[in-house]
This record gives sequence, C-alpha cells and structure tokens, in this order.
Amino acid sequence: MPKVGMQPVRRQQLIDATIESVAELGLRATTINSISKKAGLSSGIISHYFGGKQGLIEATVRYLLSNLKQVLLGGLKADTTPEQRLMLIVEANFSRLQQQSNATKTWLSFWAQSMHDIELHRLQNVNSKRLSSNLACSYKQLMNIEDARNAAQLSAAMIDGLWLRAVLSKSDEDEFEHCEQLAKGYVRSLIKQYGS
Amino acid sequence: MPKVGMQPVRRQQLIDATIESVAELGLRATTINSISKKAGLSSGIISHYFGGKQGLIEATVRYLLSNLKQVLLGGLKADTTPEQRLMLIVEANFSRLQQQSNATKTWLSFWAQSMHDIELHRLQNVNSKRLSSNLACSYKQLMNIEDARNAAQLSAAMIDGLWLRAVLSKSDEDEFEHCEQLAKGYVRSLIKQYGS
Amino acid sequence: MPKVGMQPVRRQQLIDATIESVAELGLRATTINSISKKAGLSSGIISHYFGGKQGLIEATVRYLLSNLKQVLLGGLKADTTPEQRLMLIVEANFSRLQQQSNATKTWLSFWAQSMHDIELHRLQNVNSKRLSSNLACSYKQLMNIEDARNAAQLSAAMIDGLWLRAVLSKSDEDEFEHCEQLAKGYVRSLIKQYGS
Amino acid sequence: MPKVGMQPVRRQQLIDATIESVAELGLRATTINSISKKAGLSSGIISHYFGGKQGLIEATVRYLLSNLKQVLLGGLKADTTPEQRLMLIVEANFSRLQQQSNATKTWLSFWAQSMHDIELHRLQNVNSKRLSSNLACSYKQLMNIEDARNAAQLSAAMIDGLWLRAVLSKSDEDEFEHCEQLAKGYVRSLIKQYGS
DNA sequence: CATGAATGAGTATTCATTCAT
DNA sequence: TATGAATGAATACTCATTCAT
Repeated sequence: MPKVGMQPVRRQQLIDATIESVAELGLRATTINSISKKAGLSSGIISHYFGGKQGLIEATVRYLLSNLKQVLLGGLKADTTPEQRLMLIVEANFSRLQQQSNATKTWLSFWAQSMHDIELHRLQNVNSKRLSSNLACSYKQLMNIEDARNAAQLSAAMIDGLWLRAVLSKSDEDEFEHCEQLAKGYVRSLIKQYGS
Repeated sequence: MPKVGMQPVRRQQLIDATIESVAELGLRATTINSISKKAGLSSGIISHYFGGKQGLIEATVRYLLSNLKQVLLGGLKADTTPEQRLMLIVEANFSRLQQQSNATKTWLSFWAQSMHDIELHRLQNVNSKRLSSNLACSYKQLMNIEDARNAAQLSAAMIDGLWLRAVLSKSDEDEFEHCEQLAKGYVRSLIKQYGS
Repeated sequence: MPKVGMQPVRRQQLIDATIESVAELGLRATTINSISKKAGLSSGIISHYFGGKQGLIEATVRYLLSNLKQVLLGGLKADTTPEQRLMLIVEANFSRLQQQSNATKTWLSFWAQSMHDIELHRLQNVNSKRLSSNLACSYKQLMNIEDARNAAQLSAAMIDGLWLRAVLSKSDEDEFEHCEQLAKGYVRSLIKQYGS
Repeated sequence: MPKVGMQPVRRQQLIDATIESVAELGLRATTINSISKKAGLSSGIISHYFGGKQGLIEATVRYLLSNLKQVLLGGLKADTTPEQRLMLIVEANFSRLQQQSNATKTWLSFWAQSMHDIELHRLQNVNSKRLSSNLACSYKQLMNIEDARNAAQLSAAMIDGLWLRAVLSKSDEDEFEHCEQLAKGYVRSLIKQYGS
C-alpha cells in the first residue's frame, strides 16, 4: 500500500521506535531490526529514509534536542521575569524524562556515544552551550557578568548532575520531581547570593 | 612463553588494555581483539583469565572503582578536619582522569552501559552511594543531620555534574582543574551556609 | 537476488545440503559453512530460516523421518495382506539408503547424537516406536497378541541390526539388497513359526 | 612428583576418563579438558602419552575392543559345547554395558565416528568380523557350512540390533537382560532349525 | 513506496596443540 | 615426568546493507 506524502509520518515513526528501543535495550543492543519491528515496518525502510542506521541515530538525537528547545521556547512569554525564566529552564531540562515514557536512558546512551562520534558530539555540544548561554542570559539581568557566567556554569552542572544521578539510580518520577526542586532551590540561592 | 606466577601480571595487562580501548574506541567498538592487541596478547587469553569479555569488563569496572576508593583512603590521615576531608573527596573524584591518561571516557561508557547491565549497575550504585555517604559523614560533623544529608546530595550532584560536563566537552587538564576548584568552592559555601 | 516464495525452496536446499554434508564429513565435522557452501548459499541464511545450526539439524532429522513414513504409507494399498504389509515395512526401512545417494551415514550420525540431545532422542524414539507398532499391528492379524509383540520386537531388531552392519561395513547396494532379503526371510520364518 | 614407571598407570587413567567423558557428554562434546579433568591430570599429559586427542580416542577404542575379546576368551574352557560357546558369545557382547557403568553410549559414538575415520573403521571392522567368524565357527559344528554362515550373519545382526535398540531407548539393566535372553533364544531357534 | 530475502564481514567463544618450566 | 600458560585457527552467530520485486 504505497502512499504519497508518507515521508514525515514514516520518519517520525522510526524516530519514536529508536527512542523506545535505545531506552529499552541500550544503544549497543539496538539493531535495525529491533527498531523496525517496534515501528511495525520493514528493516529496509531505514536505509530508504535515513541512509542507514547511523543516519537514523543522528536524526533521533536531533529530534530530542529540538524537542528540548521547543519545550523551553514554548514556556517563554513576553512578560516573564528573569527568575521565572531560570525556573523554566530547569523545568525544561527535567522534562527530558517525560517526552517519552522513559527517554531518559536514551539521553545517557547518546551522551556516552558522543565521546566517539563526531556528529553526535557536535550536536551535544550545541545543546550544552545553549543551556549555559540561556542560563547566563537570565542571570546577567540579575547580577554582574562575571558572577552571571559563574552562576550559569554552576547551575548547568547542578542540573545535569542531579539529573544524571537520578537517571543512574533508576529513580521514579517523584524522585525526579524532588531533584527538580533541589535544582530550583540552588538557582534561587545563587540569585540571593550574587543578586544585586 | 608460559611462565608461572603470571596470573596477576596478565590480568592487569588486560584490564589496562581494556581501559585504553574503551577510552579510545568506546565500549561499543571495543572488541576482544582490540583489547588483546593492545595488551600484546592473544584473544584466547581473555577467556582463560576472565571467562569472557563480560568478565573482563566487570573486572575493569571493579578495578576503576577500587582505585577511586584507594585514592580516597590514601589521602586520609588521622588529624584531618571535616573540611579537609571534604576537599579530599572532591579531589579524589576529579582524579578519576589522572589514573590513566584518559580513563574519563571509560567511566562515562560504563555509566551508560550500567542502565542495561545488572552487574554494572550494582557496582555503579555502590560507588554512587559511597560518595554520598562519605560526604554526609563529614558534613554531619559541621551541621545538623538533615542539612548534612541535603548538602551531601547537592555536593555529589555538583561534583558529578561538573565532571560530566568537563568530560563531555573534552576539556583539557586546566579546565578540569578549574572545575575541581568550583566544586570545592561550592562545598565551602554549603559549609558556610548551613554550618553552625 | 531476493525473490518471493523462496522459503520452501531454500529450506529444502539447506536440508539436502545438510544430509550431504553429514554423510560426507560426519555430524561432527559438519559446519554451518560446509552446509551453506554445498547449498550454494551464504552462511547467514541458515539463521534466517532455521534460527541456527541446531534448528537445521532438527529439521533435517524430521525430514528424514517423515520421508521414511511417506515411503511406507505410499506402498500401502487397500487390499494388501498382513504378510505383504510386513514386507513393505522391511522394504521401506531398507530404502533409507536410496532417498539420497548416501543418507545412510546420516542416519547413523543422528542416532549417536540422539544419546546426548533431547530433541533428537525424542524424534528418534517416535520413529523407533512406529516401526515396532507397525510391525506388531500386522503380526496381530497372523498370531496371538503375545507372540505378535515378540515377533515385532525381534523383527525390528533384525531389521536395524542387518541395516546397521551393512552401513558400518560400507556395503554396496547389492549387499543391502541381500540384507533386505534376509530380513524378509526372517519375517516369513516368524510368521510360519507362530502363525496360526 | 615425577615418578618412573607411571606410563601404564597414566595411560589407563586417561582411557578410563575418555570412556566416562564420551559416555556422559558424547564424542562431540568431549574435549581434552573434560578428559584430563576427569582423570585428575593436566591437559598436556595427553599429548605426552598419546600424541594428541586422536591418539587417545584410538587407544580407547582399541582398549574397548580388546576388552570385549578378553571377556570372550575368558569364558571359554576346553570342554564347552558349541551351543555353550554361542551363548558365551552373546553374553560377552551384551556385557559391553557392564565394563564401565555406562560405556554403551561410548560404543555407539565410536561406531558413528568410524564412518568418517579410517583407523576407527578398521578397528571396528576387525571386531565385527570377529563376531561373525566366532559365531560361524561354532555353528559349523552344528550344521553345514552354508547354513552356518547364514546363521552367523543373522545372529550377529540380531545381537547388534537388540543391543542397539536397547541403547537408543536408554533401557535399564533389566531390559538389557531381557534382550540378552531374546538373543540367546534366537540362537537356539537357529540351531534347532538348521541343526542336524 | 515498501518489503524482506540474501549477503558476508565481524564478533565472542572454544579448544587442540605447543612448550617453558 | 608433569604442568598449565599461551596461542590462534575454527565455529556459530549477528546484523547493517543491498536490491529485486
């Protein structure tokens, strides 16, 4: 039943299946078969739409990153205060777990792989830099540039650190929620500490 | 060239080669051949000494963890103040990069794999718990239990977060050094904030 | 050259190649490569169609057994006398050598392996029981039940014994023919001895 | 603890371990390690005494065959009648199961392998011929040569057939005993039938 | 558009053999 | 005389890719 205009549908089907498979089996055990089976499609379709497994992996990472960006932009309105913006950034980063039931493991797999994959590393760096610069941008409205940059780096580390430890200890949603609160508390303490 | 008493020598040779190979190629691309070639030994020897690839991987993780523990214990003397102890813990955790030229990437690979490997997860959890409890133990001498526990969780997250971001951005030694200072500064600020 | 509807063709190709390889090299020296080479196919195809070497081995045994059954059923017509039926059973069992140029050696290999392989043992038992019960069924029409059972056991042993010794001494077709006549003669002598 | 004159002791230890291992695991799964472990010796000793695995296998077959021969000769006394001799031959052949707790499976493995191993085939043929000629020799004293040869061939087939079916159906000792009685009964019926 | 049959290089593992001690 | 460390060829199996339909 070949149809026209299936391209975006098929692509998304395959990306969703990839996230599921990596979360469930790990990047290592994820095969073109495990993905296509989850998508309910044939294995050949992957080469057809993504040129190969590697292409699908990269498209999946790009999708996860752009999703994170959308969540962030979606929450920003014209009249948000700098502090509200900072809270939104924290929330967006912890929401990485909600997009798919368990896409958290997927993030971690891609991080590790990015150490040995140039394209993945580039994508991951763009994202990392964006977190820092988003944070710094808001902090700058509350303190001097030097302190803002420091606060941004520390907050970014705290967010990733809390998130990572939560993922690695296979925490449930409540514990993630608790970590999100800790991160917000830390951001507030930085504002109080350096804020003018 | 069979000799007697080679067991510990060969085991260490293979563990070192594994760390090198995982750092260079990633856990995924590390094969029994890449390891044995680096060790200058035959592939069969891995089964002989570790029962298989999985056994060698686990032995390598155990080695890295025990090394971290040794670094920590090695720095502790009788007359260290709680604050000195906390600084030592931070240093030990950042020293993960120095034990082997580039064992940092290796740690990250093992973390990711631990999400899909029960034994690795168990080992990683022991280590994670030890960091928290070591920190909490020292904090308890400086503040009340509730605050100490919180401080320990936050410091652990900050240490791992700073370390992770440094690894992921392929930082050089100076940047690691800077991160270590940031971590220490954060620990000091927690002491000042909650300390009685 | 992927085509549709090749499944049964490929399966039979591989089963034939297995019989050939086991006959020529023995079960022990038969590898996935020796089979796929004989079949003119790649080694991967075996996993594709049979899940692995073991699956192909079992399918091959099943094929040989079902073939034996077919030869037997094929010879039976409505108006055969019990004695004619008994002769047909003997013939069918000796025909094991004709189905494939030299499938006899293959049978022997599978028998030996059945001592250490549950599934093969099950299959081999079904076959062995069928020979006994087919013989007993015909004998019962010629003598009392007790004698029929005895005659069946003795005839089955005589058939297998003559066949085995012919195989082990690498007999030619004439000698097989002679053994078949001996077996038939023995069956007739049992009928004369016990027959009412 | 190197000692002199250990050669025959070690050889027998290894042959016994081979019989055990082949019976338990099958010829296919029997390795130099499974044998040397059962013998409580090192793996290297096998090359030392038998030149390799193949040499040990052949020595083991030779041992089983010579044992069968000994059992037969041992039972023969000066004043045995031809019929007694025939019964002894049957008994000796069924005793193949008693030499080692379960050496029966071992025989079958070697038979199958003899189809693809010249030396094994030679040994097995000598044994097979001896059975026939021993039987024929005794029969000749009771009937004319033609009938004796026929009777020998049929008896040999009956003995092997009954024994084979008993082994393949994993019969217990009682069932083996029953088969031995059936074989003896058959020999007696042949004597009655052709005997002058 | 989409399938899935077919390939074959690559992987971990096994194991008979060798040989320094 | 005896060991067992070390080897590396061989084996079964996996899986990304290709391509005829």
